Amino acid sequence: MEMTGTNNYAMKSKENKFDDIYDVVKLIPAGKVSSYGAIAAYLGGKRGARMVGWAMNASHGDSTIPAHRVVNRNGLLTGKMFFESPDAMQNKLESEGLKIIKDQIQDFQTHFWDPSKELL
DNA sequence: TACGTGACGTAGG
DNA sequence: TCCTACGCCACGT
Repeated sequence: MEMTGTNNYAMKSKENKFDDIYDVVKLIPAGKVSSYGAIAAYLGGKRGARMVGWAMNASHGDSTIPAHRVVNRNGLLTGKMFFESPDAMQNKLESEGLKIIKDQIQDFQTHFWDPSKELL
């Protein structure tokens, strides 16, 4: 393995970026859900909501990251199709006490977890 | 190296 | 009040 070296630097920088998002997602307690925008806003960029989605996509395979607790602003399970099964996301949320109807979380505001307030 | 795409959100019409 | 268009950053091709 010819470790060129420079490549390692690029990878590490990338992981640090995602690790920041992962850290917030991991802090989401069971039975609670957060939104891409809330996490992005906590990190300092409201416009970075899409980046949070990318981070979730890259988090596949890491069971320590509850990506199923991250939904869009409307409480809609927009990313369920990216899970092993379309029902996997809903199933996990229901196991945590949440109720989902038509891919939408019921009482979303009640179960909403805002990192900007919880983590302060 | 450059272009296109993407699990969103906000603003304007 | 609802729909459409634009912006942001990172990754893949």
